[in-house]
Amino acid sequence: MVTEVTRREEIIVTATKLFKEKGYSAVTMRDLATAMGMKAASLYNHINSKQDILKAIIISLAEEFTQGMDLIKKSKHSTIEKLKLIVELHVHITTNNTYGMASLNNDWMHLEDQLEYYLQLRKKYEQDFVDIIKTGISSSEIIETNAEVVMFSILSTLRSLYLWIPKKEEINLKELTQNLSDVLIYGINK
Amino acid sequence: MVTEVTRREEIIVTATKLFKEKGYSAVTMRDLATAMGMKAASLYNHINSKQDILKAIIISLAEEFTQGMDLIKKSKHSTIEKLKLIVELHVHITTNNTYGMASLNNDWMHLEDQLEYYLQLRKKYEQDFVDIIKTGISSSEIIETNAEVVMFSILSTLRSLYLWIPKKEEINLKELTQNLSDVLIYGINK
DNA sequence: CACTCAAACTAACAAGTGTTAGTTTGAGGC
DNA sequence: GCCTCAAACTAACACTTGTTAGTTTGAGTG
Repeated sequence: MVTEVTRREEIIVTATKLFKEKGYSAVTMRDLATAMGMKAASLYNHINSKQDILKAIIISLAEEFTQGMDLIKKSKHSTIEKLKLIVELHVHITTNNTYGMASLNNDWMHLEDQLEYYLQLRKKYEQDFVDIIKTGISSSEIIETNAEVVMFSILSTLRSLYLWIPKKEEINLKELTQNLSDVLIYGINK
Repeated sequence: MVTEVTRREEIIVTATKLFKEKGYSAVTMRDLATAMGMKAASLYNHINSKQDILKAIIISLAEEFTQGMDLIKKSKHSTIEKLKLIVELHVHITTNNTYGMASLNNDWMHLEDQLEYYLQLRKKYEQDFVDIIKTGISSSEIIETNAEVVMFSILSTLRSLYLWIPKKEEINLKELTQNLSDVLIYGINK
């Protein structure tokens, strides 16, 4: 038993790619089946519903971000260092889930059962993020600006990483993280 | 003849809101009709197809951005000033089209006929943007970093504006533009 | 009053939707 | 050689999809 990849996981991986290209609603179970080389009905030997696939993609990612943020929040680093760790967190997760990040960003509203839970995780993440920035402002590490504007500005960039990391395979990930941290924290003005 | 609002325009406005909430594919013509207080078939007295609605939303916005970029590109301002004008352009268009920007960002792949044209406009916009940054690096106005990383970083934030401008009605738009320009250009480090 | 016309309606269509039930296939263990 | 079982299949379901055709309504105009 080396790399135990279940059929279910293969289906989810394939679905994730299709969801990125066309969005959850536009992908039919027959599209997914064709991509898997089987008939739509056969998918149900492995998954419970289309919804379940979306849930599997989104919730695990959301929880990964939550876990990462919890570690950073509790750490003893400076604000600037914490922000760099957040950049690192996003680069890391996004690199390993470029397709899934599309669903996390764009298809969460179709979660139904788990929608509330997802929204709760996201709200908490943004709150933790803004708290870190506010602490940095209080301690004079960060300039006096609207903390929410700063948070949304940085987070928007990090949330869009999935769109252009695939195009930048040549770039070193350490270098990308460094580059991004510099631009987001120190600006671009000479 | 004061404010001539055609029925077609009302339908497009309503559709734009629904598309933001659920995405183009998940909104049915019956959803749209219900929101308009009529039956689905009646919509076709005013619009040609579902596709046409999407086209009307996206293409006009994309062309507005193209026009704005053309003006900025041809202007004689410094690089930093040009970047500030780009921020202003995005804040301005997004403020007047918070719903439509969602489709521009997330539903463009369903354009079909006009897809190629849209992609061409977007490619040109990003190219112009990156050229401005490269010019700024050459003239030592901007630090020596990867121009594309800078472009995508700034553009990601500007493209996400539609998500949080609606939440920030209290904030002054001039102030927001100023705030954003500062954060994006000068960073947040004290 | 008759006429026009925008804008709604009802009814229906062919195709596509997610999903279920029951069946077949074929490799591996006893 | 039989049994098991994961994993595919066929067939069908109830419903939804975008869209068309033809009809009705009702306000405004001559």
